Amino acid sequence: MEGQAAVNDRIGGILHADLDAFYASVEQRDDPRLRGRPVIVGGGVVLAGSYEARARGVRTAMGGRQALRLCPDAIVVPPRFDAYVEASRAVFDIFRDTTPLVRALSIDEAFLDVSGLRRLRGPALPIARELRRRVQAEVGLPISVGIARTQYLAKVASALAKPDGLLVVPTDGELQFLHALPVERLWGVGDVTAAKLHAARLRTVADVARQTPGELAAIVGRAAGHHLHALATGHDPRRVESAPARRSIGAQHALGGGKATFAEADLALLALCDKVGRRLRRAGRAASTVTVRLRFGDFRRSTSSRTLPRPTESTSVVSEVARALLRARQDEIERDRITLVGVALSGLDDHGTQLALPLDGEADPALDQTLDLVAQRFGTAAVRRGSHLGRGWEPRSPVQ
DNA sequence: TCTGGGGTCCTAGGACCC
DNA sequence: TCTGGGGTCCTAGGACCC
Repeated sequence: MEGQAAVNDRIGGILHADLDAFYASVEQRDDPRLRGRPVIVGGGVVLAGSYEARARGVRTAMGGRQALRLCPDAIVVPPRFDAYVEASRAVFDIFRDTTPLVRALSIDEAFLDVSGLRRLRGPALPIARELRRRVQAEVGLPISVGIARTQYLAKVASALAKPDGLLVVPTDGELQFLHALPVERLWGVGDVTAAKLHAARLRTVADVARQTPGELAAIVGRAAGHHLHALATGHDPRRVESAPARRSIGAQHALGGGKATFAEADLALLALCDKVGRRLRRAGRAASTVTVRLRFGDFRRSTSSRTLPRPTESTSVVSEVARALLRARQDEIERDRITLVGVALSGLDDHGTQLALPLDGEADPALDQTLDLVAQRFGTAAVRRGSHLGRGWEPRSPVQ
């Protein structure tokens, strides 16, 4: 019989931890009457369904009416985002207590690199078991974990482990595990790409792995072709690093059945600009591109954008630009029914190069000279004033 | 099957510059 | 009169993810 040490040698050090039916599980945790019953979080659209609801065909992003047709006895509860954020925070505290190398993917899932913890905390398998035990005991939520040598394999493993499971992809069984999967399991393959692959008679990951990157590129495009080839052959060199800086900040609002007038859309846009402007300043960032997003009654989507000569953090600048973009399409908006309006800010300045200095700082020629140099090197947007840092100046710390 | 809200990344054409 | 090649930025659209 194989010794435990030999088994551990065949197990990679990347964990993918994913809370099960997160929103619905929080609701079932907090209201015992919901336990064991089909629960739908949402209203017009399903944000999350409990496993009891999923068993009846309820899916995330499904229309509420359709969901109730499939599962008439479902209990529909409105979302409580504050509770989810709080639960997520508690779970991520456990993640970071497990290893410093945590990469958040969303509110309810993360990669954890435990490969360097072998001497300190032991091999990955017992670490993963302890992680699952703690999340259940301390936060009261079920969580599934996949263990593998790479992030992608770990993610597939956790998905197959659900619900409330643990699955290991041994390092000497990776291709066997991977190649049997349908192409839809490849990260980045949705309906459209799956259809293209099917049209080329590629149905399994093994089929994809047999193609050259060039052949795949001819089917799905250059970047996607190389990406799929790498995944299908088990290559995933990314390290687990903390999340990169945010690249855009946005907000949108559905306007209902399409009876909204231009004036109502304009008013909604103004409120959205105020919202994203606050979030932008809270993040300590400035944005150079304003994008207005529209959706029409036939579900056609369209965007208009404008890039400013320099980044801004001003709500009034953002709203002025956004409303001008909206006004430019007033005829179209009044002709076709508009069902959604949104605004996104991108071209966010690189906070790694930003400096902040206090408004009440004393005059300091050397400092001014430094700031001039920084402005020359990185542009004036890199030098911005803020009163919250106290005396002296310092590089901005990265913002999540 | 009539669809929320938050994001990321890629493609492609045109403008513009050298 | 006919004509290059490369690079970057902007804009619009689209696929995908949770």
